[in-house]
Order: sequence, then structure tokens, then C-alpha cells
Amino acid sequence: MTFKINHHLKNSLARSGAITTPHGSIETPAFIAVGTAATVKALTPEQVKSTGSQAVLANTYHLHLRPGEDIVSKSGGLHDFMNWSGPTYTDSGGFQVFSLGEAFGSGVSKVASGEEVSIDAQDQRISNAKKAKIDDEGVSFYSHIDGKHLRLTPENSMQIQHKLGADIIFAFDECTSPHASHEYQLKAWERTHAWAKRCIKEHHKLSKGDKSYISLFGVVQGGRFEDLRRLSAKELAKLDFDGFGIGGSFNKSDMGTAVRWVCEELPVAKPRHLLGIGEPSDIFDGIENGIDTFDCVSPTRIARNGSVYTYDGRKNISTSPYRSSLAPIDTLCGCYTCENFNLSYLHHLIKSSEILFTTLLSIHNLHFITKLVDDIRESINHETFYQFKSDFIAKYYR
RNA sequence: GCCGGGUUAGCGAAGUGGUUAAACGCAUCAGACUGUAAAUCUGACGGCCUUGUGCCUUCGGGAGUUCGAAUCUCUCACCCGGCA
Repeated sequence: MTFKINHHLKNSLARSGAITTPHGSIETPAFIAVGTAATVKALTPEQVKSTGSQAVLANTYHLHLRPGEDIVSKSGGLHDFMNWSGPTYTDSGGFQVFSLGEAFGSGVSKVASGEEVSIDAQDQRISNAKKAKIDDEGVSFYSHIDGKHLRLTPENSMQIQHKLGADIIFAFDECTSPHASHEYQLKAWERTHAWAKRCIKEHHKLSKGDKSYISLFGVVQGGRFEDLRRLSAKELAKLDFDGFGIGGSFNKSDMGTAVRWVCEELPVAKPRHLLGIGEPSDIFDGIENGIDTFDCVSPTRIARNGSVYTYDGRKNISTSPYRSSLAPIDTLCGCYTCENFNLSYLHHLIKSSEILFTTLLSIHNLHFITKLVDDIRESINHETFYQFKSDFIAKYYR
């Protein structure tokens, strides 16, 4: 993998460039479609490509559970298995440490509401769940499919990811809650940092000296704390990573600042991926503060739940106002769905539980976000970023 | 015409003499969704308002038995079977 920067936006951390992998290039900034189980839900690879998506990110934990990395490997690896010829990423399973552990049943997700939730209340709600348990060696899970006891460590996360064979893989990390204390975040960071070193060692062993094949990104943690975020980035920067992911669960309000702290410490020449973030305002803030790539389930998930992005904001088109609308989702959108179907039809498909709606709305949402990031890239190249951002945000959040 | 079964919220349906009817589905109407336990989840769903520990209404219609009836009796209406 190589990374080349084309243009730095003046007075900003933002830049445009390209990541080149064995399976093709990614023009950055870029939005990476999420295909957790080796499929972007509801879409064929051709449809994914038609939305403008340049790469797909799959998940180590989920593919390890089902069908198992050996099956994927025997099919020729992730690319052949899912018939996606472009670049691929795999997440390490680190997020599942969080979503099946601390966040299990607590209502806390990638982005917290900002309301403080007491730890006692959280413990109460999740006390009866068989949640993931973290120790310094690794993490014990209980399969959400059959309850079987499983274990992920930095070493086996690397082994699994090498068998899956994505172009870019992530170090195994601990994603923490935004409600966690400084004391806990420090402890978690120390663990994640130790794991990072073990991931590099195992990755080198598995690569057998051929580093051009699979690239490894380290994951910055540190929660909401500036000192820990900077420390994490600075220390990871010293290690032999090909790029970096920025992880953790955020409060909406400190999304931009946390990213800036980190990107000010990371080496300029290596790509930075903001893990799991993808709302329009967050994408602008991330890019402005130095992010090159994003992945997020939001476009495809909200599509399956009846919501769409438009230049006038997010809308739930399963609601009654859209029952008889003859307009497309967005008159400014050039996606397959907007060019061929009106809202009354899409509303009807949703209300009838016709599975086609999941495909049509996913196409629209992926196209929308991908196009937005494409336009942002152009605005960086033309030094019109700030005007583009303020125009978009003013209309979107009006 | 006779015999039997039935009629509870927009629909289906629980409740079959004893707090305050309407559980549970579906439909409807909203809200949520950010490295996917998610085509999912949450809430509202007889009426009214001043939104409360509030008021009113309601088990096909009517009459009766009873301290007390959606529940038992009679009667009328309608629906579904069966037999003529």
C-alpha cells in the first residue's frame, strides 16, 4: 500500500490524495462502505460500485463466527469470496469488545447523546447479560449466535485477518465508552498500546517479509481526554504501522476536537481512517481536521429502517407525508433510485415490506454520502472547502 | 323454517358471575439509528381537557336475574355452519 497526498487545504489539516492497494486505488478523502458479513447489506457488488463506493470494510469477529476464516480463505480470500474486486478493509473485532461488552444493552453506541449515564445504572441494565470480558491478554466473548465461548487476542485477530486477506487490516484494540473515567481510559490505552505492538509482531510474522500484500493500521484511543488522545497518537506514530484508525465512542460535541488532537500528532505522510463515523456534519469536521477515510453503517442501516439522506436533511420516508409524493427522494441526486422511482413508490415498498426498498434506499444513501465526500475532495483541490461546507451545513441542518 | 355456533378497539383476538374490561398480534401514527446481535428498536394507539393520583364512554340493541353481568335468562338484529 502506498499513500500519496495531492493537495493540502490552506490553514487546515485537510488534504486530498490517494491510497493505492494491490486491488486498486482509493481517492481520498473517501467514504468506505461497510460490509460486515462480507456483503454490503441488500446490495450486489455491482450495485455497490454503481454508488461510487471505492472500497468495502468487513468485520473480523463476525466472519470468524460465521462462516469462519478458513472458508473465506479457501474461496480465495475476501475479494473472491464476496466478488468485490476493489480495495477491502477488515476491522479487527475491537469494536465488538465494546458493543458486546461495555455497551451491551446499555444504549451507548458510537456516538453518545452527551447525557451522563451513571455506571451503576449501566451495570444494572446489563447485569444479566453474558457480556465480553477484557483482560490484558485479550477478550473473552460469548457468541451472539450460539452462546459459545470465544477468545480474541491481538495474535489471533491478526491470524484471522490474514486469512480473510483484506488489503488493509486493523490492530486489535479496546473501544471504550465516552462515559469511562480518565483512570479507566488510561488503563485501556496502555492495554491497546501493548496490543498494538503484539499485532505488529504477529503481522510481520504472518507477512513473511512481504509487506506489500496486507497493510496494518494502528488504532488510536484515549476517549474524550486530550492528553490521552495525544499520547496515544504520539506513541502509535513511533510504531511500524502503514496508517492509523481513530477509534472510540465519542460525544457529538467533541468529535472534531478529538480528531484534531490526534491528527496533529500523527505523521502527515500516512493515511488516517476515522472508524465508524459517517454523518454529514461529522464527515466535514473529520476531513477538516485531517481524516482521509471513513466507514459507517449509517447509510445502509438507516436505509433498511426507512430513512434517507437529502440535501435538506435526513428524512424518514415511511411517514405519511411521503405517501403520495411524486418527487424523487432528492431532485439534485443522480442515483439510480432517484432517477427511476418517486417517493410514493418507495413509501409503498416500505409499507408493504417489499424487500426491494432496502436495496433502493441503500443505493441512494451510499450514493449520497459517497458523492458528498467526492465533492468535498474537489472542494479541497479547488480551495473552496469552507464555502462548500457552510453552504451544505446551512441547508442540511436548516 | 328448524338446529347449532357466534357478535369485545380500525382488524384479529383474550377475558366466561367479584379489584379499575380490553392481554397479545396486526394495521396506523410518531421517534431513534454513526468500526452492524439492527429489513431493528422505542413510544402512542375509545373520547375529552387544564396531560392528572384527571373526567367521561364502552363488550351488537333492548329488557331481566343478582349485592354485583362482557359473562346467566329472555327478546330483537346481524354473521357463520348444518338440515330442510
